[in-house]
Amino acid sequence: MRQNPARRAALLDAAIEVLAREGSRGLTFRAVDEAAGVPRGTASNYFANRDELLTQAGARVHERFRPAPATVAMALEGPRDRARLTALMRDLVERISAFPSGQLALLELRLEATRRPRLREILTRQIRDDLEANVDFHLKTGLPGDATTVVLLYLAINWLILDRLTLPEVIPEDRVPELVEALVERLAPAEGAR
Amino acid sequence: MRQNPARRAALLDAAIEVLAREGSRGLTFRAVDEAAGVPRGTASNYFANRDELLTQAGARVHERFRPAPATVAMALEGPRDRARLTALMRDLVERISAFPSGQLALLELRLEATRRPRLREILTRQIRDDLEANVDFHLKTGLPGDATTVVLLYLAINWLILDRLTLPEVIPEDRVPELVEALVERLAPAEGAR
DNA sequence: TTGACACCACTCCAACTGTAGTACTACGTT
DNA sequence: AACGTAGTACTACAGTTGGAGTGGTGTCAA
Repeated sequence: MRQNPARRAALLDAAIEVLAREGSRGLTFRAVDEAAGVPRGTASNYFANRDELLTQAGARVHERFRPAPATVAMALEGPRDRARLTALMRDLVERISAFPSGQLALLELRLEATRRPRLREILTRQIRDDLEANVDFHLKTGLPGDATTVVLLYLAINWLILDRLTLPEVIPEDRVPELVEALVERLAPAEGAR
Repeated sequence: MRQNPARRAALLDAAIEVLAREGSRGLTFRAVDEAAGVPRGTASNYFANRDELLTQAGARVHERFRPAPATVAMALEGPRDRARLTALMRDLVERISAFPSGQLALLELRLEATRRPRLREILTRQIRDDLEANVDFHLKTGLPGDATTVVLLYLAINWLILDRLTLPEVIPEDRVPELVEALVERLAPAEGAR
C-alpha cells in the first residue's frame, strides 16, 4: 500500500472526475489511472478495493467542498437582510452549478451509499456536519430566519441544483433567480417580523 | 426483436428493480433476465442495446408513477386549506418513501441522462409534464398557494425524500412531519391572505 | 404449414483485478 | 564518498470473470 499523499489525492480527484463523467459504472481502477495520467495499476497500489476507493473519494469531496472562504467573507460584510440572503443563495446555486463534477460525484456516491454502509456513514457525517455548520453560521451572523429556514433552504436549493445539472430544461434557466428569491422571501420571515 | 408487450413490461419492471438495488453498475442484460425470472439472453432479444433498455425503463417508470388515483380522490374531498395540503404532502412523502425502488431508479436514470441525450429528453418531458399537471391540479382545486408554491414544494419535498432514501440519518425520522408542516406553512400563504 | 416466440447452449470477446518483477530516487550509514 | 536500504514508480502479465449476442430447436396458434 503506497503512502504518497499528493499522489493519493490526485487519484481521488481523478476518481471524482470519472464518477461525474462516466457514472459509477465507469469507475474502475484503470479509468482512475487514465484520468489521473498515471500508469496502469497505480490505483490498485493505493486502494485495496472498490469500497476503499469510494469511501476515500467521499471524504475527498467533503474536503474540497468545505472551505469556500471567499463566500464566508462575503456573508460577513454589509447588512444581514433578506436581500443579502438571497444574494448568498444565488451565489451558492451559481457556484455549485458552475463546477458540477463534485456535486454529480456526490450524487453517485449517495446512490452507492445505499449499498455500502461504510460509505453511508461517511457521507452522513459529512453532510450532517455541513448542515449544522450552516445553521450555526446563519444564526450567529444574524441572517434572517431560524434554524428551520436553513434546513428548508438546504432541501429546496439542493434539488434546484440537481434539476439544473441533470435535466436543465425542466426548470427554465431564467426562472432560477426568481425561484431563489421566492424561496428566501417565503422561508425567512420579513425583517420587521423578527 | 421480440414484440410481446407483457414480457417487455416485465423485463422493464425487472430493470427498474435492478437499477434501484444494484445501481447502474449492476444493470446488465443478464441481471435483468435473472430479476425477471426468464432465461438468459431474453433481454438481448427485446432491447438492441443498453441505451434502448434505459430509455424504455425511463418511460416505464413514468407510466407506473402517473396514476395514483386514490390520492387524487383524497385531495378532492374535504376543505382545501393548509391542513389538507400538509396532509397531502405528508402522504406523498410516505407513499414514495415506502416504495423506494421507483424513486431510486429514477435517480439513477437522471444521472445516466447526463450522458444520454435520448434519455434526458424523455425524462425531461415526463417530469416537466408531471410538474405542470401538479400546478394545474393545485390551482384548479383551490388548494392554498400559487404556482410558485407548487414548484417550491416540489423542490424541497423531492430532496427530503432523497435524503430519507439515501442518508436517512441526516434528517432524523421524527423531524420529517414537522418539516413538511413548516414547508407548507411558509410556502403557501395563510388562508386569510388569499 | 407457416410464422413468431420461448428457451437453451455455446462461443466469442472485452475488460478488470491484482501481483510480480524491475528500475529509480532519496536518505541514512559507515 | 561509497554503499545499502526502503519506499515508490513503472511495466507487464496472468488469471479470472462475466457479459453479449447468436444460432438452433421446440412449441403454439393462426
